[in-house]
Amino acid sequence: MAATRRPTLADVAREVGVSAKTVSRVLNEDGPSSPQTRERVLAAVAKLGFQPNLMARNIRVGGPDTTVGLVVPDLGNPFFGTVAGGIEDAVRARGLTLLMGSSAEDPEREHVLTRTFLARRVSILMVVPAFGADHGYLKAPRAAGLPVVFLDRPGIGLSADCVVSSNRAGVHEGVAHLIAQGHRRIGFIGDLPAKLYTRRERLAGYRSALAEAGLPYDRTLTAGAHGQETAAAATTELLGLPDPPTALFAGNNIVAMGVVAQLARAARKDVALVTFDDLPLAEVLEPALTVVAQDPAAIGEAAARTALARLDGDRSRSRTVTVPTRLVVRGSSRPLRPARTAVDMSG
Amino acid sequence: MAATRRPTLADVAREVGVSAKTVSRVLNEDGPSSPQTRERVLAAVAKLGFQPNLMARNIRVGGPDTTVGLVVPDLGNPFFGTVAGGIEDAVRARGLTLLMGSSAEDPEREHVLTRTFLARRVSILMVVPAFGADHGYLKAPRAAGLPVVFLDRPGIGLSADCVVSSNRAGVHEGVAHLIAQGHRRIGFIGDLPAKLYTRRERLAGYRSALAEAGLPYDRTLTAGAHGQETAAAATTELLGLPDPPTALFAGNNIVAMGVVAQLARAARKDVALVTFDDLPLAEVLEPALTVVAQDPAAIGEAAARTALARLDGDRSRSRTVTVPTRLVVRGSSRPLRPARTAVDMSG
DNA sequence: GTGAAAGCGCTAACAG
DNA sequence: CTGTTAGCGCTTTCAC
Repeated sequence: MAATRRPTLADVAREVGVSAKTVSRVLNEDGPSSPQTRERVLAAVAKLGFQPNLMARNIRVGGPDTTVGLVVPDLGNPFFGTVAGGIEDAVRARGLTLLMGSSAEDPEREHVLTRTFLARRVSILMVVPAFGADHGYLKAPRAAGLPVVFLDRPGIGLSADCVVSSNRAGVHEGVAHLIAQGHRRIGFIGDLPAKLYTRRERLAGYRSALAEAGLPYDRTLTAGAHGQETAAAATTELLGLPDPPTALFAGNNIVAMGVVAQLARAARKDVALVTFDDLPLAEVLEPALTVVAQDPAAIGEAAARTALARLDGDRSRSRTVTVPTRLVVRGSSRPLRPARTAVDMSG
Repeated sequence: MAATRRPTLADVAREVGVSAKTVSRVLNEDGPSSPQTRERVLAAVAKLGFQPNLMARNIRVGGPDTTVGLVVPDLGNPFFGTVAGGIEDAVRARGLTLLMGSSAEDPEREHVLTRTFLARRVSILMVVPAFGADHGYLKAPRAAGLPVVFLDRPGIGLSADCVVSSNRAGVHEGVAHLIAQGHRRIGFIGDLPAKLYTRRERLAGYRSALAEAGLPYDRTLTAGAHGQETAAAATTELLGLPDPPTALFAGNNIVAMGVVAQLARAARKDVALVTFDDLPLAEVLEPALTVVAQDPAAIGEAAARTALARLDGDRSRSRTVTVPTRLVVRGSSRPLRPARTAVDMSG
């Protein structure tokens, strides 16, 4: 089949025998139009299979495109998918379409992707910053009125709205729970690189919980991992220590899977475990997993609300919205067996 | 801060004191340009923070936008996220950007979303059809040269390229494996609605495996579920039958989670289980889950390859690519305890 | 009610 | 090497 040219407004107009503007009027329910022309225009549109070219429309109208651009670091991670779902639900009512792309946690790709979103004149830009990315180049678009929201982690080199989980408080609660269960040596396996925002925040929560209980912070009990395999390796390493931890805290959902897998392979059910971010089958594992659950849909929704307020003219200072986490105690945060109640201060 | 107008090509040209076309040439590395003007143009671009308007460019060039539109039914399902990742990796080399949106398994929303993709003149359109959607309206765009690929399920009312898993053969293999383990009464919990393509195909694989082994097809052993909760309920129902199944086959990853959860809650480790589509923690469950694994990244990649070939002028007939599944035997497909080897023909 | 002309931001086609 | 003119498909403005 030969590639038949897509019909344009002019084609429709010619078919009906009216001007292009009349067709435009009918389609956009702009100005008035007689029922008959209306009828005939609609018929011609259907007959030719005409579809208005949104790009041409937007270019003339001058306004932004009716889209929300979202950049995430990993499409396969359901956390980000659920965040995206929350955004989409919230912006759909305003006639905005969510467009999502992946940076693969690479600053270069993130930059390319955000630039194509900017070039497409999205109405709102949302970014889960890749580690090491700088967002100074967003200053001008933001000054030009583009709402920019960072998700999960704050952006660098640009003050903009930001929506994050209560990382610090959440981890604090989870670790405090382990301490209440009698654990004194608690390992922490966080994201890599170590300077990643979420890693730093969550580690801070870990440290504050230890401090609150008067427990020493032992660096050898902390490790970093990127991906399941390295998380499993870190688990093995920590448990192989001379004075090994009796409990572990996993700093994100991917790390959690690696730790859970390794603990299962090594048949170490004696090791207590709490993870940050819920897992689909957490309650089915044996033991069921105690987690500090995030609320990804709420994060997406909060981001959308913030951005829409900006679109509506909110010019107040940039704000950071913190979405609370929730400690879900299941079986894996088992008490320390020989229930010592005295705190060992030797460090 | 007042909303400063986004600078245009003309602004840059004025700043430098050259014509718009010259700026355009420098930016697109079209025709030649003297090093000095080049330098000065680039400086002005940086100074003004100019970002070319892609919409205006595309409209002039007439060609399609350099984007791939993808519609999936559920952003939170990692299966689709991984498919999307496969697509993105494959099209990025061609300078195409993946834009993904969700239909929420609703034909109406799918229609709206595909239409906005069409209006945006995407280069390629990929759709995981929502149940009940009709895709006849894609005939004209396809005739106009737009590559259209259906993923996971074929589209309705339109013959186009399609990439699916080997649903039938995969389930056949999984069920045959259960039969080889001595099971004679095997329950099947598939997608809902019952007429969904994947449900039908997978059920057919189930039936063919039974037939091959000379086992009767007992409708009461089949059920449908949509979401984890209903899958759990279906599990309970099947196991409560007078002559209950000794093994279950779960028809997709979401159903699988519901079944696994229910089996765990009911402490029914005696029931053998095989699921369609792998789960993140499958090997960590107790028993570890035997699955018929799909290859979502390969599905995405195959779809991208097909579409790119079309873009390159491939005008051959629509084809359906079947991506093979792989039976991964882990612990959950346990043999039937009192190992009967005779086939019960009573039905 | 409808149409003609101009122009959105950019590039193709032709000069020079 | 660079500028001019025209025009992509649509909407705005202003006329009738």
